[in-house]
Amino acid sequence: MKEQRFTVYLRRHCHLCEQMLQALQPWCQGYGLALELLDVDEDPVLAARFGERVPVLAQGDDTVCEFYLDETALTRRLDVERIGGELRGAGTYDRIYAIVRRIPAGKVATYGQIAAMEGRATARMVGYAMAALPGGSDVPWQRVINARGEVSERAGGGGTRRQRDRLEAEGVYFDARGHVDFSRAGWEGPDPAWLVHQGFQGAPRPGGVAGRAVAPDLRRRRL
DNA sequence: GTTGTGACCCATA
DNA sequence: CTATGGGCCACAA
Repeated sequence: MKEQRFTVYLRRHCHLCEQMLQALQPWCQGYGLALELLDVDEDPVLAARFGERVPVLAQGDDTVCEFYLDETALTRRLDVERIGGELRGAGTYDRIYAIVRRIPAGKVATYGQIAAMEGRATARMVGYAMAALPGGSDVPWQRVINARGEVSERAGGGGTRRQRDRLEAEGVYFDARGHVDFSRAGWEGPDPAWLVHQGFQGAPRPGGVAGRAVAPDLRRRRL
Protein backbone atom coordinates (compact mmCIF):
# COMPACT_ATOMS: atom_id res chain seq x y z
CA MET A 1 0.00 0.00 0.00
CA LYS A 2 1.50 3.25 -1.02
CA GLU A 3 1.21 6.04 1.45
CA GLN A 4 -0.37 9.31 0.57
CA ARG A 5 1.77 12.31 1.23
CA PHE A 6 0.30 15.60 2.33
CA THR A 7 2.00 18.76 3.50
CA VAL A 8 0.81 21.01 6.28
CA TYR A 9 2.16 24.55 6.19
CA LEU A 10 1.97 25.98 9.67
CA ARG A 11 3.75 28.04 12.27
CA ARG A 12 4.38 27.62 15.97
CA HIS A 13 1.99 28.92 18.59
CA CYS A 14 -0.83 28.94 16.09
CA HIS A 15 -4.13 27.76 17.46
CA LEU A 16 -5.68 26.90 14.12
CA CYS A 17 -2.56 24.98 13.15
CA GLU A 18 -2.73 22.81 16.24
CA GLN A 19 -6.41 22.34 15.67
CA MET A 20 -5.86 21.13 12.13
CA LEU A 21 -3.14 18.70 13.18
CA GLN A 22 -5.44 17.29 15.80
CA ALA A 23 -8.22 16.92 13.27
CA LEU A 24 -5.83 15.11 10.93
CA GLN A 25 -4.81 12.60 13.59
CA PRO A 26 -7.54 10.02 12.94
CA TRP A 27 -6.99 10.33 9.20
CA CYS A 28 -3.33 9.49 9.62
CA GLN A 29 -4.16 6.43 11.66
CA GLY A 30 -7.15 5.30 9.66
CA TYR A 31 -5.82 5.90 6.17
CA GLY A 32 -2.09 5.93 6.65
CA LEU A 33 -1.59 9.49 5.53
CA ALA A 34 1.96 10.70 5.70
CA LEU A 35 2.17 14.30 6.81
CA GLU A 36 5.06 16.60 6.18
CA LEU A 37 4.97 19.57 8.53
CA LEU A 38 6.62 22.75 7.33
CA ASP A 39 7.07 25.76 9.57
CA VAL A 40 6.68 28.72 7.26
CA ASP A 41 8.67 30.91 9.65
CA GLU A 42 11.77 28.84 8.99
CA ASP A 43 11.79 29.62 5.30
CA PRO A 44 11.49 33.20 4.00
CA VAL A 45 10.11 31.93 0.72
CA LEU A 46 7.31 30.10 2.46
CA ALA A 47 6.69 33.01 4.81
CA ALA A 48 6.27 35.30 1.83
CA ARG A 49 4.06 32.82 0.06
CA PHE A 50 1.68 32.13 2.91
CA GLY A 51 1.84 35.22 5.09
CA GLU A 52 -0.86 34.85 7.71
CA ARG A 53 -2.74 32.27 5.68
CA VAL A 54 -1.88 29.23 7.74
CA PRO A 55 -2.44 26.44 8.27
CA VAL A 56 -2.69 25.13 4.74
CA LEU A 57 -3.11 21.47 3.91
CA ALA A 58 -1.62 20.66 0.52
CA GLN A 59 -1.03 17.66 -1.65
CA GLY A 60 1.97 18.44 -3.77
CA ASP A 61 1.28 21.78 -5.38
CA ASP A 62 -2.46 21.55 -4.81
CA THR A 63 -4.10 23.23 -1.85
CA VAL A 64 -6.59 20.94 -0.16
CA CYS A 65 -7.90 23.43 2.39
CA GLU A 66 -6.91 26.41 4.47
CA PHE A 67 -7.33 27.27 8.14
CA TYR A 68 -9.64 24.36 8.97
CA LEU A 69 -9.59 20.73 7.93
CA ASP A 70 -12.11 20.24 5.17
CA GLU A 71 -12.81 16.54 5.51
CA THR A 72 -14.79 16.46 2.33
CA ALA A 73 -11.97 17.96 0.34
CA LEU A 74 -9.53 15.58 1.96
CA THR A 75 -11.72 12.58 1.26
CA ARG A 76 -11.78 13.50 -2.40
CA ARG A 77 -8.01 13.44 -2.44
CA LEU A 78 -7.66 10.05 -0.88
CA ASP A 79 -6.77 7.09 -2.97
CA VAL A 80 -9.99 5.12 -3.12
CA GLU A 81 -7.95 1.93 -2.98
CA ARG A 82 -7.32 2.86 0.60
CA ILE A 83 -10.94 2.56 1.59
CA GLY A 84 -11.47 -0.72 3.35
CA GLY A 85 -14.16 -3.35 3.43
CA GLU A 86 -16.09 -4.72 0.53
CA LEU A 87 -16.43 -1.25 -0.95
CA ARG A 88 -12.75 -0.92 -1.64
CA GLY A 89 -12.44 1.02 -4.85
CA ALA A 90 -16.20 1.32 -5.29
CA GLY A 91 -17.66 4.33 -7.07
CA THR A 92 -19.75 6.86 -5.23
CA TYR A 93 -23.04 5.45 -6.44
CA ASP A 94 -22.13 1.94 -5.29
CA ARG A 95 -21.16 3.28 -1.90
CA ILE A 96 -24.50 5.05 -1.67
CA TYR A 97 -26.33 1.88 -2.69
CA ALA A 98 -24.49 -0.09 -0.03
CA ILE A 99 -25.79 2.23 2.67
CA VAL A 100 -29.32 2.32 1.31
CA ARG A 101 -29.40 -1.50 1.28
CA ARG A 102 -29.08 -1.42 5.04
CA ILE A 103 -32.23 0.59 5.64
CA PRO A 104 -34.72 -1.91 7.08
CA ALA A 105 -38.29 -2.23 5.86
CA GLY A 106 -40.59 0.13 7.68
CA LYS A 107 -37.92 2.78 8.08
CA VAL A 108 -36.95 5.76 5.93
CA ALA A 109 -33.82 7.86 5.55
CA THR A 110 -33.28 11.21 3.88
CA TYR A 111 -31.06 11.98 0.93
CA GLY A 112 -28.98 14.27 3.11
CA GLN A 113 -28.65 11.67 5.84
CA ILE A 114 -27.29 9.11 3.40
CA ALA A 115 -24.95 11.70 1.93
CA ALA A 116 -23.60 12.62 5.35
CA MET A 117 -22.84 8.99 6.10
CA GLU A 118 -21.26 8.36 2.72
CA GLY A 119 -18.98 11.27 3.41
CA ARG A 120 -18.20 12.68 0.00
CA ALA A 121 -21.60 12.72 -1.68
CA THR A 122 -24.17 15.48 -1.51
CA ALA A 123 -27.86 14.96 -0.95
CA ARG A 124 -28.42 15.79 -4.55
CA MET A 125 -26.03 13.09 -5.66
CA VAL A 126 -27.93 10.57 -3.57
CA GLY A 127 -31.00 11.59 -5.52
CA TYR A 128 -29.10 11.15 -8.76
CA ALA A 129 -27.93 7.74 -7.65
CA MET A 130 -31.49 6.66 -6.88
CA ALA A 131 -32.66 7.95 -10.24
CA ALA A 132 -29.93 5.97 -11.98
CA LEU A 133 -31.05 2.63 -10.52
CA PRO A 134 -32.25 0.10 -13.06
CA GLY A 135 -35.65 -1.47 -12.64
CA GLY A 136 -35.65 -4.58 -10.49
CA SER A 137 -32.69 -3.46 -8.42
CA ASP A 138 -32.21 -4.96 -4.98
CA VAL A 139 -31.63 -1.50 -3.56
CA PRO A 140 -34.65 -0.40 -1.48
CA TRP A 141 -34.77 3.01 -3.10
CA GLN A 142 -38.26 3.66 -1.79
CA ARG A 143 -36.85 4.12 1.70
CA VAL A 144 -35.03 7.31 0.76
CA ILE A 145 -37.19 10.44 0.96
CA ASN A 146 -36.56 14.15 1.20
CA ALA A 147 -35.72 16.12 4.31
CA ARG A 148 -39.26 17.39 4.71
CA GLY A 149 -40.52 13.86 5.12
CA GLU A 150 -42.12 13.73 1.70
CA VAL A 151 -41.73 11.43 -1.23
CA SER A 152 -39.96 13.65 -3.74
CA GLU A 153 -41.74 14.65 -6.90
CA ARG A 154 -40.07 13.66 -10.11
CA ALA A 155 -40.47 14.21 -13.78
CA GLY A 156 -42.34 11.04 -14.62
CA GLY A 157 -44.93 11.26 -11.85
CA GLY A 158 -45.80 7.59 -11.59
CA GLY A 159 -42.63 6.80 -9.70
CA THR A 160 -43.69 9.05 -6.87
CA ARG A 161 -46.92 7.14 -6.35
CA ARG A 162 -45.15 3.80 -6.61
CA GLN A 163 -42.68 4.85 -3.93
CA ARG A 164 -45.41 5.81 -1.50
CA ASP A 165 -47.33 2.60 -2.18
CA ARG A 166 -44.28 0.50 -1.47
CA LEU A 167 -43.57 2.35 1.74
CA GLU A 168 -47.14 2.02 2.96
CA ALA A 169 -46.96 -1.69 2.17
CA GLU A 170 -43.96 -1.81 4.50
CA GLY A 171 -45.94 -0.14 7.25
CA VAL A 172 -44.72 3.43 6.88
CA TYR A 173 -47.49 5.85 7.79
CA PHE A 174 -48.14 9.09 5.90
CA ASP A 175 -50.19 11.86 7.49
CA ALA A 176 -52.92 13.79 5.70
CA ARG A 177 -50.37 16.14 4.16
CA GLY A 178 -48.28 13.26 2.88
CA HIS A 179 -45.53 13.53 5.46
CA VAL A 180 -43.70 10.77 7.30
CA ASP A 181 -43.03 11.25 11.01
CA PHE A 182 -39.27 10.78 11.35
CA SER A 183 -39.54 10.21 15.07
CA ARG A 184 -41.51 7.05 14.29
CA ALA A 185 -40.10 5.82 11.03
CA GLY A 186 -36.74 7.57 10.77
CA TRP A 187 -33.78 5.25 10.36
CA GLU A 188 -31.07 5.81 12.91
CA GLY A 189 -28.32 4.59 10.62
CA PRO A 190 -26.39 1.36 10.21
CA ASP A 191 -24.25 -0.36 12.76
CA PRO A 192 -21.50 2.20 13.46
CA ALA A 193 -18.87 -0.52 13.27
CA TRP A 194 -20.00 -1.38 9.77
CA LEU A 195 -19.74 2.26 8.73
CA VAL A 196 -16.23 2.53 10.11
CA HIS A 197 -15.18 -0.74 8.53
CA GLN A 198 -16.33 0.50 5.14
CA GLY A 199 -14.46 3.74 5.58
CA PHE A 200 -17.57 5.86 5.78
CA GLN A 201 -18.17 8.80 8.03
CA GLY A 202 -19.92 8.26 11.31
CA ALA A 203 -23.67 8.16 11.38
CA PRO A 204 -25.50 11.36 12.19
CA ARG A 205 -26.57 11.61 15.78
CA PRO A 206 -29.15 8.91 16.42
CA GLY A 207 -32.52 10.03 17.58
CA GLY A 208 -32.21 13.32 15.84
CA VAL A 209 -33.18 16.79 16.86
CA ALA A 210 -36.65 18.00 17.72
CA GLY A 211 -38.67 18.35 14.57
CA ARG A 212 -36.02 16.73 12.49
CA ALA A 213 -35.11 13.16 13.11
CA VAL A 214 -32.03 13.17 10.98
CA ALA A 215 -28.95 15.26 10.61
CA PRO A 216 -28.96 17.78 7.79
CA ASP A 217 -26.44 17.51 5.02
CA LEU A 218 -23.27 18.08 6.99
CA ARG A 219 -21.15 18.62 3.91
CA ARG A 220 -22.29 22.16 3.48
CA ARG A 221 -21.28 23.23 6.95
CA ARG A 222 -18.28 25.48 7.07
CA LEU A 223 -16.33 25.77 10.25
C1' DG B 1 -11.31 15.19 -23.76
C1' DT B 2 -17.03 17.34 -23.81
C1' DT B 3 -21.85 17.54 -22.78
C1' DG B 4 -26.43 16.49 -20.95
C1' DT B 5 -28.84 14.73 -17.35
C1' DG B 6 -30.84 14.23 -13.15
C1' DA B 7 -35.99 11.43 -7.14
C1' DC B 8 -31.94 17.69 -3.20
C1' DC B 9 -31.23 21.11 0.62
C1' DC B 10 -30.97 25.38 2.86
C1' DA B 11 -31.53 30.25 3.64
C1' DT B 12 -34.30 33.82 2.59
C1' DA B 13 -38.55 36.52 1.57
C1' DC C 1 -47.76 27.93 4.25
C1' DT C 2 -45.24 28.69 -0.74
C1' DA C 3 -41.55 30.46 -3.90
C1' DT C 4 -36.93 31.18 -5.51
C1' DG C 5 -31.92 31.27 -6.03
C1' DG C 6 -27.37 29.34 -5.23
C1' DG C 7 -24.55 25.52 -4.35
C1' DC C 8 -23.58 21.26 -6.08
C1' DC C 9 -21.07 16.48 -9.23
C1' DA C 10 -20.99 11.31 -10.87
C1' DC C 11 -21.99 8.91 -14.81
C1' DA C 12 -22.83 7.61 -19.58
C1' DA C 13 -22.79 8.74 -24.36
